[in-house]
Amino acid sequence: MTDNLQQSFKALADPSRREILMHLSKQDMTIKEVSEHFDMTRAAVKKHLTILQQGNLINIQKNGRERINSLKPEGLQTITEWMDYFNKFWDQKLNNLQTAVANYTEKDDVKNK
Amino acid sequence: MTDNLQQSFKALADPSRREILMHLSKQDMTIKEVSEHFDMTRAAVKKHLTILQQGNLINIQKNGRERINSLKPEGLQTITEWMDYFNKFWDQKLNNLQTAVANYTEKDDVKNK
DNA sequence: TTGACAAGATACCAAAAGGTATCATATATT
DNA sequence: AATATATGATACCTTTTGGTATCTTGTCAA
Repeated sequence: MTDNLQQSFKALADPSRREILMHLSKQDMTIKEVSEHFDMTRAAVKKHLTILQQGNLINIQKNGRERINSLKPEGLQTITEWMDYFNKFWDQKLNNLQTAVANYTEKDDVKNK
Repeated sequence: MTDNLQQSFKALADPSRREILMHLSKQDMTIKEVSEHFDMTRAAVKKHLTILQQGNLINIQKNGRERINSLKPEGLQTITEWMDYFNKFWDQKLNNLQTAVANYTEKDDVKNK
């Protein structure tokens, strides 16, 4: 199977799935309840929920004949960590730019001396 | 056209594209140079680069007959902001948990009094 | 126990995605 | 000017994806 990072990114790549996460951030919901917010069949919603689960973004807990879907932080954490690499990169690039500007200013000062 | 957030998420959903970003984080590269790191045709790589560009994740700058591809922070920033919503949610949930634990401990203290 | 109701499981379909092959165009290089 | 190089643009193919329809299973309630 593909790795966790890939499954998490894949899960977030669909707008319906991100919308499901938004709903679940307000309250835990059964599959049926999630379905009522969408213009698609319960089967389709359930597929999305399964993909979100595989992406470690939600937890599906059995409760009688219902399945309670709730947000789960692991998947988002995985992605956050991946992005930290690039954020660090950009911070550095920004620092380099600031250094360059500072150097330019210094030269400018010398010129004007 | 679909919105920026969607294009950024879509762009990051493919492992080859994330790998391209990793390469570009080390140095800017032409399309040909990027292609040399992969076992696929230049045409396929170029398609990936176009999708990354649409996701606001890279910049493609013309230089003679070459195209210099470089990282661009906008797309990542868009995604980071989207995730902040959920991170905030999780922080709160964690706080609630900590509060619950604290309360439990207090009751426990009372019991033992 | 006998319907309702929530969910699981498949089979199937159209569209999108990832890839190749191929030809055209623009720019260097000699 | 002629050739080589870097890229653009398409047509085409296969697999994946998002969706429906349909049937089955598990559970609640009368």
